[in-house]
Amino acid sequence: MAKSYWLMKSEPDVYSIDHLKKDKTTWWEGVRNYQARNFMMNGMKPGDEVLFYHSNAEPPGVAGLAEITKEAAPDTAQFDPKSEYYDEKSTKANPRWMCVQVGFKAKFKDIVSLNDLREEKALAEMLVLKKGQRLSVQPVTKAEFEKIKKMGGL
DNA sequence: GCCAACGTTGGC
DNA sequence: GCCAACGTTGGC
Repeated sequence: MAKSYWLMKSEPDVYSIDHLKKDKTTWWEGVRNYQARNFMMNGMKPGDEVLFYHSNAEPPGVAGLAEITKEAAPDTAQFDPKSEYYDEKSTKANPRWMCVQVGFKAKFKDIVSLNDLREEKALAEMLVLKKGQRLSVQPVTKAEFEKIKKMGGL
């Protein structure tokens, strides 16, 4: 199957590209949105490439590259009553939330900011640029991925 | 900190 | 199944 390309948002105060660089891999826990979950569950596969996006950041933008290292498995945080991601309606027999494992690939020397993305005509169709688009896991095209990779100096 | 846009919940 | 109320996201 052909490789797919994605954009995944994270607030750098919570988990930044530097955290991922240090950890090497991480389970993408805490997604509590069905559309985003479905992309992880049904769309992503190991080897897929990811734009790591910093939201609620100064400036917001793509901070680097990652890849999917393991396909979706139950998000363990949903079973932990002490976690802020706890979901009392989820059971181990029938878990509601799944997440993939993500691995570090590269950090851009300079962040490719949201403004930079807006100025590129070739990226005009990207979901992340659409007003009110809050989805934290989004598909991107190969062309968009390659373009942003180049803008990031890689 | 504000607030527009959006997703989810729950009463009916 | 509708939709008002509420909570969250995320840029500014």
